Amino acid sequence: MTPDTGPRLRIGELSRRTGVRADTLRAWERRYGLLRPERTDGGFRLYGSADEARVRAMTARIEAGVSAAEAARLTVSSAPMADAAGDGATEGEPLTASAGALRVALEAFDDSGANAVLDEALSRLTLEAVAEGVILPAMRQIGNRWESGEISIAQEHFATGVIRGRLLSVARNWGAGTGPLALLACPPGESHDLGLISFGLVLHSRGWRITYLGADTPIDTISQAVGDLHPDAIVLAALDPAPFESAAEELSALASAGRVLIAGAGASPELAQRLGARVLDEDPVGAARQLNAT
Amino acid sequence: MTPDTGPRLRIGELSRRTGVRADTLRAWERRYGLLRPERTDGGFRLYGSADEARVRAMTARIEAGVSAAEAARLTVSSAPMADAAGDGATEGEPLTASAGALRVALEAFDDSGANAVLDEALSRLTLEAVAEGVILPAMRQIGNRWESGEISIAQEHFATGVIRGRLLSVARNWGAGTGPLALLACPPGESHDLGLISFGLVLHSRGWRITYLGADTPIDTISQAVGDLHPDAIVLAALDPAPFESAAEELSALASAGRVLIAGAGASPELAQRLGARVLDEDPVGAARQLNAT
DNA sequence: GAATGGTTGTCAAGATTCTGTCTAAGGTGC
DNA sequence: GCACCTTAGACAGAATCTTGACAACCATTC
Repeated sequence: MTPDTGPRLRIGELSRRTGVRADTLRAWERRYGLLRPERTDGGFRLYGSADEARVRAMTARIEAGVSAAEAARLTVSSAPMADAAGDGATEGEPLTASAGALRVALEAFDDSGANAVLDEALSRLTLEAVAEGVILPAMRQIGNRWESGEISIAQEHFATGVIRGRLLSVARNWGAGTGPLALLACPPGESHDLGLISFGLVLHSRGWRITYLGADTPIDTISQAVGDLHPDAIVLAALDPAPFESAAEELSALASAGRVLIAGAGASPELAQRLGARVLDEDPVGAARQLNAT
Repeated sequence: MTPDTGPRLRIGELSRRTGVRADTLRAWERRYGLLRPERTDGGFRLYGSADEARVRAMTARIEAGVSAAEAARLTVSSAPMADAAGDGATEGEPLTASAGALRVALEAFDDSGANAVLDEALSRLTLEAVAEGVILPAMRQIGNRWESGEISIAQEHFATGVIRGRLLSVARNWGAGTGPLALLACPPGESHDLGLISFGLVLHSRGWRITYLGADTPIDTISQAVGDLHPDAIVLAALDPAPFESAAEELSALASAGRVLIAGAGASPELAQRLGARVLDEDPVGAARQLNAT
């Protein structure tokens, strides 16, 4: 735990940065103990970056419809303060509320708020649960709201980027270890890779090593990697059947060189059969359990 | 320990150079111990270039909303005083060696090894130096070796993914703060975004807030985000002129709605002029310095 | 439907702190 | 001699402090 070497802000500046009035910040402190700032010798409050994150998490939750008291309770319990040990694992926010808060933060282009919500969720739950119950639902909502025109594609793009960065940072060194090796990629034309990354994370937590090639990967790129690495499983994911269909021939060839599994909403049993591949569950977490069970 | 051979300034001259009143400089010294100038026999203060830098750091922090006392605390603790002036950059392993090691690890699909190289480099140097001296050279080498057929595209794909994940994890919360806001994206057809992310990181370390939309972003997506966020700068990067050319019309429109800057090897002054945009340095680190200087 | 009570953002008043600037009386440097 | 600098202290405006209150709002109860 770093002792927070960054600048400590006075209440006005924190207010300016977070958009929450100073009065309200003091009220949150007084009523809920949301913050416990240091003080100058004269008594002025001094906030650190962790405090800023907490305020953002708080506002994200309130935006998502949680009451202030409840939002504060969740925010405080997720990151106990210096000496105020939380009363332990209280029930915790229903995951849907976290998902809502995450969605709201992402739609507001607020990467810091989104990360604060994720920090809170990850402090309470396993990565697997957070992926299944918070991240993927939030991204599904965002996808739906984009389709229905409620939000812009810019918001969807931004959200995807923030979540991808966060997942990949959790994925650090997922290629290391001794377990079986899975090669992951999205076929050409498919750019939605968050589900696949989630899948990889869950699989890694089950002991697998992961090599991730990324979204929109040409099949011959995958073939080259298969030749280099001889993975135990080759997992391709797409939200639509089209990327699989248009690479059908190459995929069949690939399936004779290794164990190919197709996943995502674009995969279907009969498509898999035609390609000589297997199909995995549509849900990333379920798919990982499924693959690991074989 | 260089004893600072530069010219010594009296307080009026330092005041003129930095724009800070002499009274204020004395107050900062008296109250916060910000400066500890030498004295003439008669008692006049004599400042060196390190003092000037410290004053500038102080004003920059105050500009960013930090209180004077806090700004002074940060400035004093971050830079040793005149009598303990370490020259900082201990030479260490030549950066090219680190870049080579990184390249080798990435080509071997060894994400864990690559991260170890980066960990080591980051423990010695600033992020800026690592980006400029290790990451970008390694990726440039990998690109060249792919073009010459020495390595497969799968290796290049993998390397890009690992580095992107690493950079984005460093980029956490780069949208928070109070500085000017930069909106970053690669235009449609451009998928190489590592340089742009590096640029964003350096710019963020200079106090900017970053909103990153990602690679291969449609121009109207960018326009929407501009409408939502009103960024102080819109930076688009591509390795090739083609993505700019094929979106020329939309880009011109965008340039009338905000301050558009184009960057990367695909940008050129005459292209920028045609689009009503400005051009930035090809090197991401240089480009960030350049934008920040305006 | 009216009354009640809890929640929550905002405001008020008077005191205190923070910080840039100023004053006064004198000394230094060229 | 003149411009510049020194110290010590004072000052004023901006920012913040604490305590308490208030109004809008929502849910419950009678």
